[in-house]
Amino acid sequence: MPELPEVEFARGVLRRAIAGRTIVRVRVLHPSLAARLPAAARRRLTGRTVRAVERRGKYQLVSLDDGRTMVVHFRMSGDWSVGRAGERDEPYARAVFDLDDGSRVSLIDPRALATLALVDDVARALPPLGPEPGDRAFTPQALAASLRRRRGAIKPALLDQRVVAGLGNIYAVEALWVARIDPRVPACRLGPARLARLVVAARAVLAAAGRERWKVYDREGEPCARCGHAVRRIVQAGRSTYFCSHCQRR
DNA sequence: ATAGGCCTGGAC
DNA sequence: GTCCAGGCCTAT
Repeated sequence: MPELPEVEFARGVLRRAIAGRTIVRVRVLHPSLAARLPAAARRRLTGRTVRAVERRGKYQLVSLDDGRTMVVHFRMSGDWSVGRAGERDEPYARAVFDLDDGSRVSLIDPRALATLALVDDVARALPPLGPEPGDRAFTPQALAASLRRRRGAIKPALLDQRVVAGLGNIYAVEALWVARIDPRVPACRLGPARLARLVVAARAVLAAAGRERWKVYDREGEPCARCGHAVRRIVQAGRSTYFCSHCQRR
């Protein structure tokens, strides 16, 4: 589930469940999370009241009344589940936060790749992130500046969170299809017109998330919805790329 | 720039 | 069994 629209939705779920609440108990149910959120951190979380739940890129930021922040990243398969304290733990529950109103929030994560960390300084804890796709700062000019020296293909560049914060594999693939750009084009070779199309396309595919099925993602061999040419799958930087080699131009 | 690792489950 | 998975980090 987790690309930007899904993370934003999850942030809302978490905010409604936890903002203003006090954490009365923390349990970690998977060893890989226990390493990231050791006993001392779990102790410090207990008794804290949640001030706000924000988001930067795909990071969810849970700010606490002691000034610290719990930083959450879903990676491949994380999600929140809201329930009542004392109920049986859901399948794949990896961390459980009991709250002072008798509710609880669980991190559900089949692949157990999600991360939780308690940090003093959020700005220092997060890696460098580019503009949010919905930001005014995400302009063709800004894209041009960050891609100017990148001779590698545009598609892997779009997955670099320093270029734009929140695009993942599916939406990078979809945005390039909408913008009619070949994913193999060197990033630095895109001119203003195509960068402008890419900005618009990235916003559009994120805005349409959930309402429409993917146009090319996971459609290898199917006809392109625009021109009927067969959709191709290639691997770039270890990730699947789907595209139409007829109407997505080099 | 690319491969491998982290984890587990699902599709074949 | 094998391969694949919406992310990201580290090492080469």
